[in-house]
Amino acid sequence: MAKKRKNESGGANVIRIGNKTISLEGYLTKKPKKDESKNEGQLTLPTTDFRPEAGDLSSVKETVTSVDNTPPTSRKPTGDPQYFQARQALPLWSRQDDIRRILRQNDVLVLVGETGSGKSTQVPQFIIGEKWCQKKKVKVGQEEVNVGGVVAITQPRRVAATTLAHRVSREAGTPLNRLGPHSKGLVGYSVRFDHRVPPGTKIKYVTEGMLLQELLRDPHLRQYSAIIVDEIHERSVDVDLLSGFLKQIILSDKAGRGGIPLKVIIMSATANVGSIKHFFSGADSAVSDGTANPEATPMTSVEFLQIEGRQFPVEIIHTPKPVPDIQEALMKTLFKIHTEESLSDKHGKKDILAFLTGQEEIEAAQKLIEEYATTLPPKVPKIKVFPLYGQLSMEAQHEAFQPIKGSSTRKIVLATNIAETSVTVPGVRFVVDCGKAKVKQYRARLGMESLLAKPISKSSAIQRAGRAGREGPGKCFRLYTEETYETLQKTDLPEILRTDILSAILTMKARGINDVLAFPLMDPPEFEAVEKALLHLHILGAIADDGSITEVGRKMVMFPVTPPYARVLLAAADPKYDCLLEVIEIISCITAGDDIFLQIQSEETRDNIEEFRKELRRREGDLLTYLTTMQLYTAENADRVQWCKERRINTRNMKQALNIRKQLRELCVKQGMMEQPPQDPQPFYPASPEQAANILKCFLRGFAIKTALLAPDSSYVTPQGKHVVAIHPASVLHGQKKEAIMFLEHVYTQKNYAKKVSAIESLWIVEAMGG
DNA sequence: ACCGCGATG
Repeated sequence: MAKKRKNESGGANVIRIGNKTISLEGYLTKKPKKDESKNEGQLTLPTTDFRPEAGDLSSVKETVTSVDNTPPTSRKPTGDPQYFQARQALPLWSRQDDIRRILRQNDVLVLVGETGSGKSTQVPQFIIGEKWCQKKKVKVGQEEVNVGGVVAITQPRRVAATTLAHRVSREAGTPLNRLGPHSKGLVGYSVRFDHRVPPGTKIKYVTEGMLLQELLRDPHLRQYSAIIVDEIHERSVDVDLLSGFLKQIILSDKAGRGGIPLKVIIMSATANVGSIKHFFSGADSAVSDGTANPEATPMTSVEFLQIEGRQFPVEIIHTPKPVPDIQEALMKTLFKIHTEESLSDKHGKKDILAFLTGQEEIEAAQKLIEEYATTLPPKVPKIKVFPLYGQLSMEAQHEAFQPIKGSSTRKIVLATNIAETSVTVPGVRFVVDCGKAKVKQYRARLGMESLLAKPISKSSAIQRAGRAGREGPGKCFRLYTEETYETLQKTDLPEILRTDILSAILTMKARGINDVLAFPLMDPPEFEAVEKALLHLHILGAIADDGSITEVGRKMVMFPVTPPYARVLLAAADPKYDCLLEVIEIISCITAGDDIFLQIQSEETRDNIEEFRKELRRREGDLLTYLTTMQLYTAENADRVQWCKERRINTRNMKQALNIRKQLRELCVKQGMMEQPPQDPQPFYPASPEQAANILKCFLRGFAIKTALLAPDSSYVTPQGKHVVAIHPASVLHGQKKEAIMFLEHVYTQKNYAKKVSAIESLWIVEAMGG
């Protein structure tokens, strides 16, 4: 049994697990000073870490009895001494022996640790010295190859991969930013547009997409001894695919790795990992990659470890009865908090964060609050409201994070989901949760997506509540009843069940998965979604009649864009159309992020901005307008930032578009699809009507199924499903009548909207379908 | 007359 006790001789604090004694000195003496005052909700000693009740620690109990040969000296940190204290104070530090032992005995470890436990920075450093983690020379067939030696850690976002790599490289004593061009380093990273992998790298931070890309070249991931999958709870499509490929490698006979196993560490911030554990155990599903022997379906033992995080307690208050009017309930709750709760305490300011569904709701609420606030008696503290949603400019978003000037004013932040995971608003001690969020869902049958407000999941509700307990004890007011809470889904639907899986299926096909229905996935999409994707890939020419990937399909996966865009690029390289440079401009601009044209906020600037935007507009529609914008932007040599400002164009996305353009151009040159393009800036020549037609015909090769014809009643109707679509108000073609239209996006919100719309001729559709 | 949020190769 695991026991904890304090050393009474007055010296170092120790805990005793079985016959082993672990010093807790690091925790007690190296704790940051500011933590000493925080007694509520934070234990000076993370006692819960050592209690079997804290989680399923059956594996740890085993440790207790097994012999651990780790010499005590190995628990001293390696690397730069200036980081020793901070590293030893991390909740994870005392568990490193457990982690090492589990990985010696098992191929898979599921590690749950909340943000701040140190898992993303420490786990790789704990294991790179292990014997199984060293590079080995082995025979694969006739060939002598190296297997292992490197640990990869995947991240959903680029910024996380690069910042973690910088942090860990400093801890390891080989800082990335101080390495010369040829000097060695222990730590590296590889993300799109940015690679820093010094010779000698043993720890490599990568984005999930990057590792999937490596899988194309090296299906056995031979350079790696271990893959650490971080933030798996976010359940991106890429992490789901990656998990499938990793499972296949784990359960295979490892012949492609010379018999050397690949260790997998799955890391999650939420404890809800039952299905993930089950998935990797391989208990229920045989792997059908055509090589595994079905009679000897291997089983893998999956160990589990939980590290407690740090969080202040949050009191949850539900409404006693269902609220008929969210707006009214929100107002009542906000002013109840404001008038009854103190403005600050010893932990700091006590501000309010309210989760609403969208921009419209936020703007309406802001107006109401500001009106009502003027009626408050003078002795009541002032209120300042900050909206926070993604479409806001960076400066406006930034305002919501700044502490308010003057101590007699309370901040109320009205946010969308952006505040749930992407950003942290400091100073928040009260959360108001409306219980809903807008969710995007792809409907395979209709070939379109919807964006509607839906009830959130329990996991999401807990996450929202947690935002009140970051800096001190907090309260969360839910504008729904406890009964309603109980009816919520446990978790959100993973992205793979909410999105078009066209890319995912082609990704599988290109990596040797012919029977995509048998590919192991934690949450397999419905058959209809798979069927739809296969059919679509067939229309695009990416797969043959028998479902095998074609030459066209293999070319398509080379491009970092979805299959329809890749098909457009291939068409544009055809001498018949010869408009690859122009098509690259448009695709770069579209795939760089949100619409580059920002919304015009105030009426008084509207006319002015419209005047500037007029020269960008093309009567052919949005795609040619994007082309003109990119061409004029790159021709602009004086002040691009000012140029964007005058037109209210998103500068960040324009810069990203230039990155993508560079990458696509390089790929096309490498593929022999075009000559080296001339350098910027190039003089601007507007595309002729003939060129415009060619460009649109190329797009039709990728988007022939996204067209609509003008009906006698002036509505647009899709030829296949006979669905009525309306041109979105943000399109330059909004309100116009054209014989036929092509649209790249198709979203149901208030109506069935076509976005990124172009005017075409109906004959072109037949042409594009025909071949 | 519209507008959840992120991201990736």
